[in-house]
This record gives sequence, structure tokens and C-alpha cells, in this order.
Amino acid sequence: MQSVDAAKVKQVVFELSKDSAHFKNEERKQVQTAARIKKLQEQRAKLTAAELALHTRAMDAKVAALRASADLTRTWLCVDMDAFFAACEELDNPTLKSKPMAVGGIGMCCTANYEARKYGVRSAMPGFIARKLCPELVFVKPCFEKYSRVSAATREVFACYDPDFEACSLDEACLDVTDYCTEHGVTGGQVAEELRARVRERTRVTCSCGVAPNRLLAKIASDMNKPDGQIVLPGDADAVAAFMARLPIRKVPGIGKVTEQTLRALGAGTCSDLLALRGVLAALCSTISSDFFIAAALGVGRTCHSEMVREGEVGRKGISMERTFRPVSDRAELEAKCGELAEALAEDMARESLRGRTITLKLKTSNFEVRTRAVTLGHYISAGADICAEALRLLRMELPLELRLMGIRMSSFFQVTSPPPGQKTLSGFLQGSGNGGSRSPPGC
DNA sequence: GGGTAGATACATA
DNA sequence: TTCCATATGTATCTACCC
Repeated sequence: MQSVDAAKVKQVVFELSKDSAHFKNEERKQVQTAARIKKLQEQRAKLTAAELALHTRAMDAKVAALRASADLTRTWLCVDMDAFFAACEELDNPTLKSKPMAVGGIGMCCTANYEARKYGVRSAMPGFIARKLCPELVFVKPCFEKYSRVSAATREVFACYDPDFEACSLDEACLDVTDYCTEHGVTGGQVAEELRARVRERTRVTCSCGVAPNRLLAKIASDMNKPDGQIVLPGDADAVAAFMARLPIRKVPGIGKVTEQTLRALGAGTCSDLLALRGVLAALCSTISSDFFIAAALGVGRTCHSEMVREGEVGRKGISMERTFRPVSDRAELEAKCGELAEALAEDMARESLRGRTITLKLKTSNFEVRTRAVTLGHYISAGADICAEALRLLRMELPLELRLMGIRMSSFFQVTSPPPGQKTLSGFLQGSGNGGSRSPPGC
């Protein structure tokens, strides 16, 4: 795929952003990150050789245990639809295929088709920047009903290979195809070929697959041969080690922009660096974080499906709604927005028979500074008027403010009725951060 | 000192 | 003309209570 010069794209993005309030806020956050990194480096400098040796030895034991217990006999397949929302739109309007197109609007692009990507247009890019990069870019409004329909069709295919497959999002799923392979005498690679063909036949949308001995590796691999391709990583310890060693840390699900920056400052750019730094990480990070880093660096991930949410249990942890708008400081207007959000959220909650007792109000000022304020009540509520009353109380304590976003989140649920029988609840499937059993780490 | 709540940050799609 | 979203979950730090 021919593409525009990355440096040029960067320059355009910078020129368009540099005077914005958003950019100033990013700079402010960057200062905080830099301060955290500096503190870590100072801590590191103070580490004695003896302390470091102690931590390294402790980590060596963990590494050995992880290596010894790694199960490489399973076959996992991670499916990722190619430019999914854009591809769905092209189904309805094939003329879009030959044009650069983004699903979203001037505020934000959800997805860009491959034609638009040639210009540097990416998902999660503000539309006005995308248009600058590609003046002829066509915007299409998102239509989630459409994407859900196509997604449901892909899931029917997935279920043929693993009835317990994990749907991570509308366009991504993880399957344990070990049993299917055994029963049909096929390899993971063959399953991937067949599944991709069936998905394409059924939906006329292409997807890419990663095949590997665990969920983490399959997920990483699924991104390495896009679009309409696949990568097979054999269940072989040496192959896994070689694959991981060269892998940039940012490719690990759970290591985002900030964690990458932090780890790079400590000297880790690849997973093998991460292993070499194990003693430092153990000394400087929480146990959860350092354990996560070494497991990921070794390519150790989940090999069996996570526990299903049992019937009658509350699957989700929270439900929220937020809206961005033109900066508003008028008190009455802000209170009205609060009421609308509360009502809309109450409707969503009613749909799932949820009652909650923690209300969190989220505010974003016109400077992009985010504040959250929460209360936990002694009783459960679900009515829009009740949610509104609590949210308003929190809001009034913060005013006056000029806001560009308001959101309300409810949590600490009490479920009135059971979910429909046989239906997986959403927990653990919506997010699918897929980092191999342990949870996403924060920075150090 | 452990549990709970609140605030904030980070990550993912 | 338009000028950086939304929904969800997890981790960590701090404060407070018993």
C-alpha cells in the first residue's frame, strides 16, 4: 500500500493542533508523565546492587515457573475484521470503495477505509485533521445497527469453530479451536483459512487472523498481516521465544502510550529488553505490573476461556453515558444537560433491569481537564429523576465552570431480575483487553 | 491494618 | 462552516472508618 510520508502527516497534525486547548492539555499531561518517569529513574539510581540482585533472583524464579507451566498444546485463533465499520458502509454503497472514506464526522473518525489510510487518515483522528490530510475525504455517519447485524453474521461463523468463543467487540473475537482441530484433523492455519473464507462469503467483508497457542499471542499475531491475511505462530517454545524477543513492547495488549514511554525511559523497547530489566521492574513497579510485564514478554497468555458470568449474577460493573458539546457555562443549560443524561441513562438501565447506588459525574472543562465526582448512596436507585437529583447535587458543587463534556456513570449494582437464559452477559467480552489472564497494568 | 469509597490515570475498540 | 468521541474496565493512591 503506497502511503504518504509519515513525517509529513505528523507535521500536518502538529500544525493543526498546536494552538488548540486539546494540545495544551496534552502538554500538561506530558509534563506529569515526565515527572513520574523522573521519579522512577531517581528510585532506580538509588537501588543498590544487592537489592537489584535480590529482585532479579525473585523474578528468575517467576520466569522459570512461567516457562515450566506454559501450555503450548492449545490452538487459539483471534479474528479481527478489516476496517470493519468502513467495510460495512461499503457493502451498502460500493462506490465508496474507490474513494477515501471515514466513518464518523468532523469531530472524530471511527474508522477509515484503506483508501483513506493512504493519506494518513486513522481511526480516532479528529475529522478536521483527516480532511486536511485528505481534502476529498468522504464522511459517512456511523450506523451501529448495521455493524451489529454484520457482526452477528460473523459470530454465527465463529460459533461453528468454538461455541464458547469470546467476542471482544463488534469486530473482534477470540476462539479456542483446539477441539475443532482435533475432531476434524486440521491445523490452526487451515481453520483460519476456512473461517476467513466463510466470513467473507457470508458477509462480503474480509478479516485477518492470528493463530497461536494462547489468546495473547493470537491477538498480537492477528494484527501482523492485515488486511485479509493470517499469521500462524506454532506451539513451539523456541518459536514463541523468538517471536516475542523482537516484539516492540507497544504491541503487547495492555501496554499503551504512557506505559510504553515509561518503559522506554527505563531502557525497554522490546520484550527481550523487558526480560533483561526484570529486576528493575520488580523493584520499581507494583507486583501486578511487573508480573504482567514478564508474563507478556514471555508470551504467556490465557489458554482457556474465562469463567462465564453465571445466570442471575450482575455481569457488568458500570453503565455510563457522556456527551460532548460546544463549551457551555450557563448554569441552567448545564443543569438541563444533566437532566437529559440522567433520563437517557435511566432508560439504558431499565433495559437491563439495573439498579445502582454509586453515581459518578464526569466533567470535562473547555480546557480538556477532566474531573469526576462520586457519591455512594445507602439505597439503590434507577429512576431518571433520582439519578438526576444526585448528579445535580454533585454538579452544583463544581459550578461555575465552562464545560465541553458531561457524563454520568452508575455502578454498584443490584440486579432485579436474571438476564435471559443462555445469554452471555457482557462482562469481560466488551472490553477484551486480552492480556493473558492478568489485568492491564498501569504505568510503573 | 484491612475494607470501602473517591479521584484520577491508563487502556481498549 | 465544521476544530480531538464514547463506553467500559482495571489499577493505584489517598483518606477515612472501625
